Amino acid sequence: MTIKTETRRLKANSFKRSICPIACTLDLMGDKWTLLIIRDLFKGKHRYNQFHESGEGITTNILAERLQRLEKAGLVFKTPYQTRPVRYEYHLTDTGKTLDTVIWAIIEWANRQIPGTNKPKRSKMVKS
Amino acid sequence: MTIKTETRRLKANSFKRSICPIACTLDLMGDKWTLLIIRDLFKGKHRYNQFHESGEGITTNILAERLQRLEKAGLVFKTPYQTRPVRYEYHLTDTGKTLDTVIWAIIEWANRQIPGTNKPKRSKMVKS
DNA sequence: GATTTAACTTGTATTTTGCAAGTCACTATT
DNA sequence: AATAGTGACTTGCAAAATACAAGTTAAATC
Repeated sequence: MTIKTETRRLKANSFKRSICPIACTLDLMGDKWTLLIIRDLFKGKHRYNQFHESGEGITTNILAERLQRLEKAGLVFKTPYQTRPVRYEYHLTDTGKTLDTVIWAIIEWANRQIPGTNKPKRSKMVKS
Repeated sequence: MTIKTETRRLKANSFKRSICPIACTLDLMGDKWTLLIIRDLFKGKHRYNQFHESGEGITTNILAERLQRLEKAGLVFKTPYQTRPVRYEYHLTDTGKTLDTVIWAIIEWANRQIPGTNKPKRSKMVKS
């Protein structure tokens, strides 16, 4: 199945504390869960249940809310993978995919500084 | 005034949701404020009031709690800059300084993807 | 008809954060 | 000597976010 890409830009209408690039990024994903969903998307997970079963135990209401926020922010889009009943899967937009640099910087930092963290292979980071 | 360096490693005794490097990093700084304090430290700010007056409006109780957490985590240490009354200033440990790669990845991402974010010069990112 | 599945949604308890004010140990001013 | 000011917190309470458990919906399968 081919998935259409999305090239929408980041929405500029959300609240910002300042024009600091760090602060603005934290306004988008400064919490304990958002970046884990983005990580899962890079791992090739696309469906609600896959995110939900990802080890860390995100609760269903938080997951639903974060997916909506990411969609509104333009980092993620959803597309139906079946009808009757309609069910959607989630994908990174082109903008969302540019987060690979941030994700990878964090992985490399943690692998060096936090003992015991697993070391994923870059080849397993899917861009779809 | 010369500041002694700190080479302590990251504490391994804190709670972790998983061994995922992203999840572990979020356990340390997955909130709206911690990374802004680290940003300020890289900007050469070291005292409580400087953090407090940093535009985004962190409240005093959150600031105090985050500084304690960062100290316990081994990313920041405090050292007295005066006696009577004793007052401390905060600095990045050697481990804390390694976060420059993460900070910089975020800055570059935001500068590309979030319109209107300011573009700091790398030369202004002090490592002290 | 009853059960199962995927993707949510809702209600309520618990935790975290925000906001305002207060404290403490001094120094400086009148 | 009393008063005000400073820097670094601390405290109390309200508000918001998160966690936990259960319920809903539209189908497919037994």
